[in-house]
Amino acid sequence: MSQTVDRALSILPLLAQGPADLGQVAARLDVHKSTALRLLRTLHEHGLVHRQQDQRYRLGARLFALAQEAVENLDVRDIAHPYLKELNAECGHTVHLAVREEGEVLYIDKVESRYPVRMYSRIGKPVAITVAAVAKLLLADLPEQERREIAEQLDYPQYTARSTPNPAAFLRELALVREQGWATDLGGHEESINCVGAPIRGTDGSVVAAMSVSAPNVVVTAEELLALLPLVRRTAEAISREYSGTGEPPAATAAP
Amino acid sequence: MSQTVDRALSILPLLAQGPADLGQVAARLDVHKSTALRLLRTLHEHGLVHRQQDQRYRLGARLFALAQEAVENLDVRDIAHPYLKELNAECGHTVHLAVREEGEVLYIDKVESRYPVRMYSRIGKPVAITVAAVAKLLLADLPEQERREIAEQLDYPQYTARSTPNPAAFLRELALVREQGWATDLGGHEESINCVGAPIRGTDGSVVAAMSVSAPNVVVTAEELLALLPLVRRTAEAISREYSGTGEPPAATAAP
DNA sequence: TCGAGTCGTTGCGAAGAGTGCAACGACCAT
DNA sequence: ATGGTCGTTGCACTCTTCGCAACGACTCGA
Repeated sequence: MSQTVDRALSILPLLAQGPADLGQVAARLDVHKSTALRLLRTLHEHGLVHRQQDQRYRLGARLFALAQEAVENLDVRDIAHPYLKELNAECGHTVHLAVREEGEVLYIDKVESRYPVRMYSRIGKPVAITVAAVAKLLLADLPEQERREIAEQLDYPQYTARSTPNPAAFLRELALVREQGWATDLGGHEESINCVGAPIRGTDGSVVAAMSVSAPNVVVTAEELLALLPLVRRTAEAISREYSGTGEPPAATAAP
Repeated sequence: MSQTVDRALSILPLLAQGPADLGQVAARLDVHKSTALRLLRTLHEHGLVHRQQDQRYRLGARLFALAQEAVENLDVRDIAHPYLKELNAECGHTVHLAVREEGEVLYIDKVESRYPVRMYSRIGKPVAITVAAVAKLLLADLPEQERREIAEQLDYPQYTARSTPNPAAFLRELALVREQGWATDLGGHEESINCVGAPIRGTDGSVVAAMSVSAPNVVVTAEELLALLPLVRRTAEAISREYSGTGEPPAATAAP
């Protein structure tokens, strides 16, 4: 849309491949050397481009600083919330969002069920880490060694007969979750409550958060809840795309 | 130097702080909304800016991809070489550059001594990992646990009476090197040869390479070699700045 | 030592690109 | 309905950017 800016930005991917001198940049852009020089100067002033002592240009440190600052200021909760609301509107059940923090798993957002019978939980509260679907999703992404260490150190309270009984069972469950890309909690925390969850991933593919849909037996059976799995996964993937800044503008206003 | 590009690039640090809508961007740039819109569009087309579903703008994934691609294509050797040559010109001794790779430490560049008596080494050859200054520097930067594991698994050949004898001594040496920010090898590999070395660090402060100056006793004493330490450290820091894309253009042509 | 070649840099006039304006449509809340 | 906000578009004006040609610094080889 803007020619000058367009040209300037085209320099960046070019330099990402390695250092280049003025002539090379001008040639690749198909512009006069003087034009390329002015563009490179501007990029340089903003620190996006660095000039090494052999006079060639490279991408500069500011680029890394910007990328880093951006991820630090990214808030999963902000981004996920509208999706969680939408999911709740579609299925009616309670929707949770959780992250891992210092060895715990915490709920950081929640959209309440439309049904009168609700599950108990509170934003900011640690999750039942050995049984909750979101906890399994978040821990399943850790490297194997770390998973083992954590599994050993945890307590395994027997909330119900279906609660995860011991480290070995937990590790087996995590391996399964890791492989299939989704998780469940079928009456492991409270006898009558089931959950299905899916992971939210960042740019590098690592799991940054997890979401789940929970509903009591009296409202829907475990089978009916599991039928929601594709919807839950699609939602999680949409949030992942949005969070990592990948993918298209969600809904473009079409047609002239 | 280029107004349009200048404005466009000013948007990036602004968005790094968090999402912003069109009005906010226009206000911060002190331009008309329509102008801001066109700039944002161009940035968007290049993937540097992402539009979330609430219409606000954020930094996009392409920025991270660029930063990543740039570091992958960075070659320490290319960047360091002129500095190594300069250092050699100043002190006359052999200068080495080394990196860590798959549990080994390898020489990747070398500038030969001007003196007839030279130290034996070869580019691409693994260094004596338990005694060499560059090896200590590279290993000292690892997390403590990893250092311990490596120290346990190594052999400790007694090249000389001053060679590092065992894991405990090696770990103590690494801790010292880590703290003081430089390393020596005083006759630990060959009785008559001494080295002083300093680390080269990347943007994030981690050690990406190490350099050292080596000279035999017959040319300079250990004390005389140690007197070069400030010079070696300054050189390593200059390379670090250049490598991480920080700092000013090394030597600007001044004065009108 | 000189001259041919390369590379980065600068001043200038032409023209093309970017700018601000005003108005429109969509959306939201009162 | 209605007033407000926000993103978007077409247009005319003008400021910015472009390519050119020429300069200076530097390297290489004769």
